[in-house]
Amino acid sequence: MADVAARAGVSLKTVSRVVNNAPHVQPELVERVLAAVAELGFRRNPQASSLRSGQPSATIGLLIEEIANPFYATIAGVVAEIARQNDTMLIIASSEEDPDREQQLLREMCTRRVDGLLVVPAGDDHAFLRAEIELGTPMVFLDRPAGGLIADTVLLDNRGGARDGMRRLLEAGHRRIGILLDSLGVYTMRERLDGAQDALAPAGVPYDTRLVRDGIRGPSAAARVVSEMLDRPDAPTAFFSLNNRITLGVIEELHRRGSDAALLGFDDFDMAGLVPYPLTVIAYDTRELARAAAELLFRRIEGDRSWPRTVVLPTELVARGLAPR
Amino acid sequence: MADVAARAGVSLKTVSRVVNNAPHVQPELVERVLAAVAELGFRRNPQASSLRSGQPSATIGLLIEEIANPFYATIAGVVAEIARQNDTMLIIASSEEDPDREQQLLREMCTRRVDGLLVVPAGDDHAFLRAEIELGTPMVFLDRPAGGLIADTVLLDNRGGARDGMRRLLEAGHRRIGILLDSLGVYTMRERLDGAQDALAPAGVPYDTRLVRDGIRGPSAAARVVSEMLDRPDAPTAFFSLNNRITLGVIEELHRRGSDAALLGFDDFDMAGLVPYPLTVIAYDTRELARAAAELLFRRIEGDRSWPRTVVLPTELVARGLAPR
DNA sequence: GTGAAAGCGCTAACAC
DNA sequence: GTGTTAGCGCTTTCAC
Repeated sequence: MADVAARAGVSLKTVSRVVNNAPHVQPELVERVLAAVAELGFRRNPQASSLRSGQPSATIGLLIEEIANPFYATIAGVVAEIARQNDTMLIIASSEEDPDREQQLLREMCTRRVDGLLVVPAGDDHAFLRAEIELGTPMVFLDRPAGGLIADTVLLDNRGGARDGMRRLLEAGHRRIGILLDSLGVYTMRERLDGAQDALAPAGVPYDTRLVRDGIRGPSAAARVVSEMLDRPDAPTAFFSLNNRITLGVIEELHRRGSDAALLGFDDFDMAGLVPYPLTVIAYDTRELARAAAELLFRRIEGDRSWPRTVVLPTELVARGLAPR
Repeated sequence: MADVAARAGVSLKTVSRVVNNAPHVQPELVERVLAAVAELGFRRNPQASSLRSGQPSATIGLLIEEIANPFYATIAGVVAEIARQNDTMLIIASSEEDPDREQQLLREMCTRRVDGLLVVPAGDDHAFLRAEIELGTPMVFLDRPAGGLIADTVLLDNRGGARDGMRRLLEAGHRRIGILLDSLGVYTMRERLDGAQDALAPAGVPYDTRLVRDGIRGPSAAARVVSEMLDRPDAPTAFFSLNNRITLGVIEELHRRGSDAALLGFDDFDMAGLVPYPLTVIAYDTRELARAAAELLFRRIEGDRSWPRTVVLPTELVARGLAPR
């Protein structure tokens, strides 16, 4: 910058003004400075600038479980777009469901002085972020609540959705309903299981633990569990799958053996049109989840200091068809 | 930092040394400094640090078309992982296929002094990056070549793959093969179309422009085109779809009308198992594409100044079944 | 082994 | 309108 000033025959400050489009500079000087900038290939260093002026970094951080997963990719896409609308850069990192890694990545983002943080929690203790929040870094948690922290949160109505789904299966006359879920260590799975149970008592159906199978990690595991359950003498007449990877495996197994058991799934399908038969699901608006969280974060960054709020977004039962008992 | 020094009764420099884990500091002083750091909630400011020391920012930028698209989400996931292995943060932005936006985002990333750039080109002129490259910012282009720039590039063998696919259809006895593609403005589409044509002449089949339909934006448009082509008197006996969104539409339409026309698609399917019949595709390793590009970028960042190279990754014909003529 | 002083690139504050 | 000075938070250099 000093070189530019010398070449243009002006002071440092004038160069600074021109480079920052500040008003009240003689057009002639502006031209001279711009010419010098071009000749010398000068580029302003925003790091030094924000160091002195104390301006925010115009960067936010997004921590998700796994970028390649379509659910998180959708979230990342929406957040990226809203960040761009706010002239903000976006740093994305994956925790891979590892609490230690989550903590390390969040600390690193804070160290880099991001203006705000969007977090899908992996661990269940986020107390280490309290100091950061008090220091003034806004944070919004989405899809799952933070552990040990009162903070802005945007969630889906997992429990209500699962209750609705179970109710539908009961209305169709089913009494023996297999409930398939991933690890109970995951918040959303616990909520969905609770919701499914909520619907049983009002219908006068006892809760039978033999019909609940957790720890199902993927489609093939789901297919095996379904196969096994259907081979039992008191086989379920319907299945409630608590996420779409499990649903996929159930479809394949039911289709493979030509079973007429009913199936209802949590999470919608992109390719629902290709499924061998109409599938009723509990759907929700992933984009709206991300939008609500990102908008809330930017309101905080703009200075909104009101009490932390928790937003719960509705789910919707999309009835495409369901085998009766 | 000055406060910490005062509280610990040492100099600024000693605090600096402790904070940076520099050797040759008395354990006693280390403890005093650490205590002061904890009490005052001090956090080192890496911006100021790198300003003085001129160290790299430990950040790379990734520019893709659209984060939510599974192809780019897969790339982003691999790049994020390799960035993490190199203790580097990742900034992701979407060009949405808009050259102006691409230029704006790349400029912004350069301004922020990223250590390197991974770019899926949207526009066809990247000469504006030449100054940046000469200034020492490494860049690797992937999936499509940069325009007007000699630079590191990692591509897929689109042309060879399409040639293989077309050859397979010809071997199955088809002579009237409908070729369906998205906009010819996209590099990969042009390459794939060229490859498809490459296979015709050796088989003695003339190139019939009425069998080629471009500008197909999505599944429903593809379904309409297929419907229309099948209604003609000289209907194709086979279709070659040049991307998977088009393939999806073709499947739906063929399935809807119970047509026995053959179909071969470029791009593999996640849910190939759910498609109503076995589908032969030209597949490739998206993760390997991203891995090769990211590894090359980090080698450049580490100082590799050898001549720019272009890597072309092979495609593979995955034969799952194909209707004969 | 530790400290004092200079300076990274830029901008706030104020003088002219 | 423009220039001068000081200083953002840290690290470098070099003296002790």
